[in-house]
Amino acid sequence: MELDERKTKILQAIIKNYLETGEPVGSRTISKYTDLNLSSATIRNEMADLEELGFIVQPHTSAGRIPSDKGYRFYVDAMMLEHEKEVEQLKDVLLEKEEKLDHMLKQAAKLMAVNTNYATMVTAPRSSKNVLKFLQLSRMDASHILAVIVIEGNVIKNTVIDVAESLNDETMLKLNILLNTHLNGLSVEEINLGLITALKQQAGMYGPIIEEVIDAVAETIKEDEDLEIYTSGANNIFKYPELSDNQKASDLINAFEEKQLLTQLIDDTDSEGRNEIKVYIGEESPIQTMKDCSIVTANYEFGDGMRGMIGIIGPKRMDYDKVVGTIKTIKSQLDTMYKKDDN
Amino acid sequence: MELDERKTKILQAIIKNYLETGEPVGSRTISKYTDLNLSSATIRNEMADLEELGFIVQPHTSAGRIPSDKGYRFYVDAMMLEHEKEVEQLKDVLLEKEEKLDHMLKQAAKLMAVNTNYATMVTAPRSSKNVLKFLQLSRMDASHILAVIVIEGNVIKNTVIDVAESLNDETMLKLNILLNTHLNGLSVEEINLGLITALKQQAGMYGPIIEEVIDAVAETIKEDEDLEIYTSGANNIFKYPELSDNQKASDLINAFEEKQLLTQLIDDTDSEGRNEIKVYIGEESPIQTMKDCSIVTANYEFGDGMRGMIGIIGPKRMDYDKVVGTIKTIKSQLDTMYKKDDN
DNA sequence: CGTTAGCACTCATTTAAGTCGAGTGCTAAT
DNA sequence: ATTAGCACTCGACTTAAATGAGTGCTAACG
Repeated sequence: MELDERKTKILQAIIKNYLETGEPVGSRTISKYTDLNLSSATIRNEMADLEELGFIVQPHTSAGRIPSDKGYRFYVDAMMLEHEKEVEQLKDVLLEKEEKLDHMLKQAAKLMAVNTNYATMVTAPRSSKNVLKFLQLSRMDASHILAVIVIEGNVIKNTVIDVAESLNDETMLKLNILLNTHLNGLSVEEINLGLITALKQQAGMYGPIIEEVIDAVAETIKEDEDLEIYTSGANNIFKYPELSDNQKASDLINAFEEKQLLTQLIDDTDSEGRNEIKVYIGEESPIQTMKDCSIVTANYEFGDGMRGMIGIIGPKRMDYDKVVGTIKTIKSQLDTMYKKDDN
Repeated sequence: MELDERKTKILQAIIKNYLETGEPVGSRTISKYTDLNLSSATIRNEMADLEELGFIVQPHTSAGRIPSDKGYRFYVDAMMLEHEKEVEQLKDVLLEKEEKLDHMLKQAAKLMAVNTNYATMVTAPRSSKNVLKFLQLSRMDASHILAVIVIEGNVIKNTVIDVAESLNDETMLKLNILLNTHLNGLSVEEINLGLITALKQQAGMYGPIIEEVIDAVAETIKEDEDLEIYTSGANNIFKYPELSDNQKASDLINAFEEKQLLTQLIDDTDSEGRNEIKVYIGEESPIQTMKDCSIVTANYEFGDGMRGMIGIIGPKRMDYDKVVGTIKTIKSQLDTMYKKDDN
């Protein structure tokens, strides 16, 4: 048996209706919903076929049908093809203020949440390279040195280093020059033991400080690994009864609070379909506790190797159309942000 | 009518039992629960009195009694008096790693959440003074200057400033000296227009840069105002049926995600009872959506004018004893952290 | 006079039975 | 191939009765 055109139309009508109502949909409804002018009996026959094909299921005998994961998948795939509109007015809101990165991402998450009524997440961009761009030591007071570390993509980190004895200005200058000359442009992997030893030798009696600085650099960059994730709209899940029974809601909220779990959504998109939007439906989700949800994600590029992720999490009956649209908009927005941010 | 000793005992037994079970408690239960050896009938008489006094209420006729807000209040007040144990092993966990401030606070929140099974919050310490401690401009590349701003309490902020033309080393040095000489030790309020004008004059052709820097400083410090709040254990509310119906849970989760609302819990403690632990029960809460909860908060001092808040939010029938204990421990931990962090 | 046993009464909760209706599958007619 | 008709299913809702925890009151007791 094949999915002919009529079956397709009926299937789409069923899914569409279910997305709106959240209720199982019966043959009678479809009989009127479509412009096919078919009686409910005919629809019933077709529905039986569609069920046999695995696109829809009955939650129980003598109830209407609801889409199976396969059904959703079919619907999403079809939709993705013809999806090409865009450029909504969201852009302006996002650009309104060229704020600091974290504020911007927070806002992006919120924007998506408000716009779609689902839970959303945005990860800070992370460089796969972690190239050191700039390093600056300053004497804060007698026993503290402030190290400012800038890595590619203008991610800035600070560390305070304790020193036993105060260093004079000249020494500070020397150390700064020494470090910047040798380390700038190197990735963290390239800063190996040999290089460190050489530097320490050049620094003479200040070798220990060099070591401390480099340790701090390494740790700071590494710290960036457990990356920031901004979420918003977690409480939207309460708008969907199928997600808000106690156990499920608790699990979901937990995932959104811990954020640790959400990292599983990252990086899958890396190798294969470049820059594609991914849709996980139900059991397809890499996160077990979200098997009653659908998840739509996309990566964004933040210039030169920096990449982050945005995602929307909602019930399986989410408005895929809108969600994909929103994701695309935000994604392209973030994609172009880097140049903007850099001028 | 007065609260004699027997009534007090009965009241405490009622509350204690209700805290454990979450169910209205009847006379029969109390009759056995206490060592008073009284029949249920006697208890009933006493309960009628207690109800008349406003310490307990009946959710409906012919159900057991539950504590009123006033009842909780009585219980908490009594408990606070005799509460003096402390020094749990929590300390070690918290000290285990002298991590960066935000990690530490996050951990503190989590620790409390795990320990108590309630929702918790920790705000980053905020200085009431905002004194500029140290300022450093560095040339990052031709068109960008990195400004590092350290304010009292070792809060470090970065800003990137765009400049039209590149500045040479000498100029940078001059600017740094100029700025540090005149601004260090001043609060943001003290950096007024007169001072700025004077500085600009001294900077000559680089006046505009001075202005940008000071703007950045002002904005950065101000940005600190919408302070960080770390939360944990929000999903614990699902463990308490009285909080997890859809509407309430949604409201609570929302408060914890938005965090904006939580700021209302801050600063009340400021003027009056110094360093006291505050307990808001039910309607006493400054946050409307939390009127079914109890909230326990405390301020902690982070050295020299920096102060933050920790709080635990749970159902009215929370284990006040444990919560106050936990809060005290964490508070004293954070109080002493500053010295630790500074050595 | 405080305490207690006894008892009638209340009322949320649970259980069972019954009704309703949306929806199905099948068959026969068009 | 399509449709009308009909018996059947089964969850959802309604109603009624049973249950039982708990109360308030009264009368008896030490």
